[in-house]
Amino acid sequence: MAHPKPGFPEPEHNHGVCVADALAAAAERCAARGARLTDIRREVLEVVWSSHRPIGAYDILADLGRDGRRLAPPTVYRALDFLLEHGLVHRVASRNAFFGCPSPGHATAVELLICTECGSAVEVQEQRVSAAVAGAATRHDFEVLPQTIEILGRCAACRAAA
Amino acid sequence: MAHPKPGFPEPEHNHGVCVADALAAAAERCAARGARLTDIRREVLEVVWSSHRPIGAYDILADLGRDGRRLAPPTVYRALDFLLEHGLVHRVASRNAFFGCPSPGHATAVELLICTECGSAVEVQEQRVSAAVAGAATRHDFEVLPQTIEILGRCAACRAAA
DNA sequence: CGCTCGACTGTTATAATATAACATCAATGC
DNA sequence: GCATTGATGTTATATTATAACAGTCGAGCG
Repeated sequence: MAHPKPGFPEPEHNHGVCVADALAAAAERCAARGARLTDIRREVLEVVWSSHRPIGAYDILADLGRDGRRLAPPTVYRALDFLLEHGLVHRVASRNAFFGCPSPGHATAVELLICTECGSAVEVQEQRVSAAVAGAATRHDFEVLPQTIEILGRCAACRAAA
Repeated sequence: MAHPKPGFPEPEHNHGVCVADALAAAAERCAARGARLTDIRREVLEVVWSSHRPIGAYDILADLGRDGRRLAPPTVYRALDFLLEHGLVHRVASRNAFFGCPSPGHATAVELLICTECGSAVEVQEQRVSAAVAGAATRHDFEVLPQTIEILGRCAACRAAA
């Protein structure tokens, strides 16, 4: 099941569905690729999906340690490396953070709209952006790689609040 | 001033001209805005322009310290903050680095094509990319801010070498 | 069964990037 | 002179990320 609506999630949406969908899609994708979605990896993915905002590795670490466990940074970074490798999360360079990918398995680039005020983000796939980027690249003899293109701005809610 | 690997935009070019142009444009822009392009700020900008590759703050620091001076990180970061504020350099989040802006004063977003193999970059301004991004933003009720959009790929030289 | 092999995780230490906080200095205007 | 302001110096530390090696655990195999 995909997200009910495109765009920024409604404040009152049933977020449990988002998490459940993401975990199910991850399990399916790992099974298909012969990759092991271990406990830690699934837990990290779940924390990444605990909101619609990119989350830092050390915040993930803190969240996982709330039950008294003492995990070390490499544990989280290794899980994140795995999730990145299998397209289950995006690295958000502009924020040194990580964001759950709602539709793993892109062949091409995807765009991430990131609100600089509230920090929430949404993944979009815009044909025209990809096409324009590809065109620009061609003109400069440049080969574009699949990637996450980060676009910063203000979401509707933050604009309304201002 | 020779850079180890020539950038993909201009394999062999008179790089002194790039630096001189950049410094002249910076001086002009600072004068117009009543901002002080001090010695350190100019030196940092010069180091940023020493190649066509984004350079890290600590590499700038090392470069400035080659004559025996012992500068501290805040000195470089403050100069970079100034240069960012006045649009003279771009922050390249995907590489934790900084890149000289050849045409300060953009009203809109610019794109940076960054080669993941040799690290070279080139700034481009593609109307169709901006338009497509603006369209995508509108569809998601999102207000795009002026920014540097980073696009990763492989330059022609690196493709040829492979 | 006992073994080895490889993938995963634990642990310690440290690298790399960035900023906070406060001291000093220099130019300007009064 | 002297206060104000902006720039830089200095020290310490925060934040993000990785290196290196040890231990664990299960699958496959003799």
